[in-house]
Amino acid sequence: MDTSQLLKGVLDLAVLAVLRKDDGYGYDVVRRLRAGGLNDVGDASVYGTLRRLYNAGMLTSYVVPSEEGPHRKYYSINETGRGRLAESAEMWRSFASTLDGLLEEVAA
Amino acid sequence: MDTSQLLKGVLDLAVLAVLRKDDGYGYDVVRRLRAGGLNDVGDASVYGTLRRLYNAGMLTSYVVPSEEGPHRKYYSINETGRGRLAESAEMWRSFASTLDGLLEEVAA
DNA sequence: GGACAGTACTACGCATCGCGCAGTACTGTC
DNA sequence: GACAGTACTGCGCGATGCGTAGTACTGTCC
Repeated sequence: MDTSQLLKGVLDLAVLAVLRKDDGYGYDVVRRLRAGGLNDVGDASVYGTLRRLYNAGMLTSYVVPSEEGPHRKYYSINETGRGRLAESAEMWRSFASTLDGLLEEVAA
Repeated sequence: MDTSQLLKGVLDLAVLAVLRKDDGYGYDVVRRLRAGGLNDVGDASVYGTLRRLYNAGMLTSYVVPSEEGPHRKYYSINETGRGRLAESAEMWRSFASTLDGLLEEVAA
């Protein structure tokens, strides 16, 4: 009984959403997602998602050598990414309301 | 750009929701899901889900020989299934509102 | 009466993607 | 100088939805 399956196809969206305001590096994105309520998200999943989004041209990246730890690979959302974010958010909302429709009258 | 990933972990829920009122056989469940807005759901996915739920003890089944076509294998939700439905529905709502939180301010 | 569409189900293998775990590497602390 | 915290990479696994093919039965239309 876990939420991991629910994340499928939605983690991209969540990561893009988190990056929409400020650039972030992997470890930081994980923290922001968890702070946002996605407590169970695995770090490997996030790093993987960042790489996928980067390879898909949704993100740009730059490395910043940190003075208190290893280097940090920052990711920044670009126009393509913003477009995708808007699209995916819309798709999510539509899907969620469809499912809510199916669930209506189901006692919680 | 498809919704198939969004269905992950939610199809169980949708199928249980559809069966909560009336028993149904596979082909019929597919139609009800599509009528409910899940237009792209594959029939093989639904049959697979029904079998999974049955094996997990959430459903009982009985075969009715049809007079206008092949036999129909009806599925009926039982108490275990209803419990699971309530649980999953609650989990879904919680997850959905978490994601909505992350998405707030994202222009649609 | 034979091809075809519709109904109903099964089985096989594939692709996606989140996860667990191990490993690397650097910094600061006790 | 072992250990915890930070930061990232890579490998293989497991769950699950999908495509396709195959079986089987009924009714229709030429």
